[in-house]
Amino acid sequence: MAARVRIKDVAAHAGVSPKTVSNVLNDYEHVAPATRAAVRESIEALGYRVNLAGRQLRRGRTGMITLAVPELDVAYFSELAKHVMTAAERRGCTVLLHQTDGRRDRELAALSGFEAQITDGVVLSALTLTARDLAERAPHLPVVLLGERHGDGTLDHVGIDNVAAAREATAHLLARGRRRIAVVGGALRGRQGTDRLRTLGYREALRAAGVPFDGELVVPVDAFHWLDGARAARALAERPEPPDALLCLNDHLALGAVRALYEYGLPVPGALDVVGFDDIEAARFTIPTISTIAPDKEGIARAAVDLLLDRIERPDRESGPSHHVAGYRLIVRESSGG
Amino acid sequence: MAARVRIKDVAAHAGVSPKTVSNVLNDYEHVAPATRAAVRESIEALGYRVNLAGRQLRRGRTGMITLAVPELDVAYFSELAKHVMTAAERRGCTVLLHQTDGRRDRELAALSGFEAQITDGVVLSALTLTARDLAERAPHLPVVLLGERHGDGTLDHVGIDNVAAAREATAHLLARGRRRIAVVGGALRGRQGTDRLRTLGYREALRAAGVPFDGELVVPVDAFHWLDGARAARALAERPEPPDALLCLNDHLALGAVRALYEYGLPVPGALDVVGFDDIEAARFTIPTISTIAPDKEGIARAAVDLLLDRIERPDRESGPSHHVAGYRLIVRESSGG
DNA sequence: CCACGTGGTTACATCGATGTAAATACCCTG
DNA sequence: CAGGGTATTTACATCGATGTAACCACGTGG
Repeated sequence: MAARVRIKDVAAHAGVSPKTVSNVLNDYEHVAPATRAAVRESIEALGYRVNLAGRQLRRGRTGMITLAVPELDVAYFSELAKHVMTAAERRGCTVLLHQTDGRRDRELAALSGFEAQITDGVVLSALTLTARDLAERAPHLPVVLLGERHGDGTLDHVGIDNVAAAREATAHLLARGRRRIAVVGGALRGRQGTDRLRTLGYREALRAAGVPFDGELVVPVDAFHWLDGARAARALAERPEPPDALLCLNDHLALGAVRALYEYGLPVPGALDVVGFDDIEAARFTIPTISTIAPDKEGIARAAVDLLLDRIERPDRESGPSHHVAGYRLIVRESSGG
Repeated sequence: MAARVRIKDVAAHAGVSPKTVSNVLNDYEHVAPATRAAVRESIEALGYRVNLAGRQLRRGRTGMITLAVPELDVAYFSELAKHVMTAAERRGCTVLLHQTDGRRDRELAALSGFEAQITDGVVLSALTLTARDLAERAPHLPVVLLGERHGDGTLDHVGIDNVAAAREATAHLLARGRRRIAVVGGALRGRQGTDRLRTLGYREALRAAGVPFDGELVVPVDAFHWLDGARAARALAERPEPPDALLCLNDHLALGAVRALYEYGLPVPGALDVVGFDDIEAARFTIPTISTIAPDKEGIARAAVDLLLDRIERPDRESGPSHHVAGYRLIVRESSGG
């Protein structure tokens, strides 16, 4: 703060005009080598650093993008954030992280609030927003959706094939002879989210195997943390007719469930099999290790950043929205006999 | 982008001067109620949003602070980040998250790079920087250090009493009759970090109990992830004279170690006791649950934000640096007989 | 020897919001 | 109703960097 050096100070020190300093800063080609050197020297001598507010004001770009996720302490999102930051850095921009807590107002804030203001675009992992919200709130803001395409799919979007992934995970459990498979975190209706699609895949797998669907086995949760998985598993364990396997819609739920079952004397994979989603680091090191659907997080991050930067660079481009489908693998570990 | 609304558009629409609109925006008191209402209406009608670049340029403040941590996918940091964001929001500012990967260049970047530029101050959890780096690189930048006070302690700092915490954890293991306690992630010399201090506390506890110190039991690690804990535990398990307890300098290490020991047929807490640090959510739900030192993360976050904002608001205040010592508790869980 | 082109440099306006200070409108007191 | 405030509004300059366009000094081709 104290005595900040401005471009004009550098200009004075080097005996040139401010604009010439600017030209040097921006690698404008027609600057005499001697001048360039002198300016560089003055910059060094005075410890000059560009003021980004000034630059942004003039240029209209910040070089920052927002990544808005529900919760950073859900490992999937912090791991994903890491990849997004890496991808962004490679493309020369910086990531501003915004946490929505899955709340509608905070998701809207990601689109029109502070972050959106100082940012050139948003990668949004939305839980509550509808297509209409998105269209209304930020008609001109470049946005890429993560997870699920919302509504009419008019926005760019990156995700895995959740239906297929859930189908595959369920088929795996069925192949192991499980018949009463609960879906922890599942949803039959309501928000148009990933949970709905995964539940759909689950039902498809049941149908394909000729196993009747039991709505009682779709267990909603408040959040996707260890605690919620433990709660859900407890409730299931106390039923007169407990399930023989759990399809948990993320690994935290799976891990919490495994612990709760353990407390009920129901070992995994002995008494029940458990499969999760996300392949967070924990899943590889717990007792037991957790079978899971492993999405290609790096691919997702890279695709999201690329798509967003494309939109930012060519906002006029009226080409329709892109939908990038990233890969995933089912990894069978101890929790389902691996 | 397309046809952005500026303050002067609102002014024209409302039939007042731009400055009056500005006054309404900033809740200047001497604005006639009718005028205020009219301006508000125009703002609404046109969908106006302030341009932060312009505002910042004029005001010299951004209302953003940087939080720089080594890794977001270390749960302690993502949980802490969550609290910092909450604390910052309560004080009306926004957090820009910067990941250093524990690399020196990226820690320096947090002080003088892009983020520091557009940010009013930095909360830094540094691994490699020295006091000199900090003084040289950012003499005028408000900074609060997390974790360990570096060097001469000339900067504001927030942390727990790591020596006491490690002493207490070690004493707990000793009280359970353990005598060969390894320190996973420990360090005898080198970086002036938290690891050094915790190792120091460990030694103090040994000395107090009259147990001889064995340098072989201080096991450094590459990083503080599950994988590194597992590796370290494996190496220890294969020694001719394995330890009978592990003091792991974070919970990830503890969890990874527990898993590796399990694979060696060394159950925790049967064969060895294990204690970690940080009390991440996982520690409460794994099998076994993990004893740990639980720092008051919320208190740390709040103190850091408060201290930083104080510095930002009163940069002239030449009062010496503040050192806030946050609380912690030893939570005994299954991994050490709880 | 002139017109013209090109490299190098600069004056000026501008991005959008706001602090300063001055202008205008309004109200009360005596 | 004049004088002296107070409330409200506004003109203008400014924050720092950069796009535009003009300028100067050469050198070259004709």
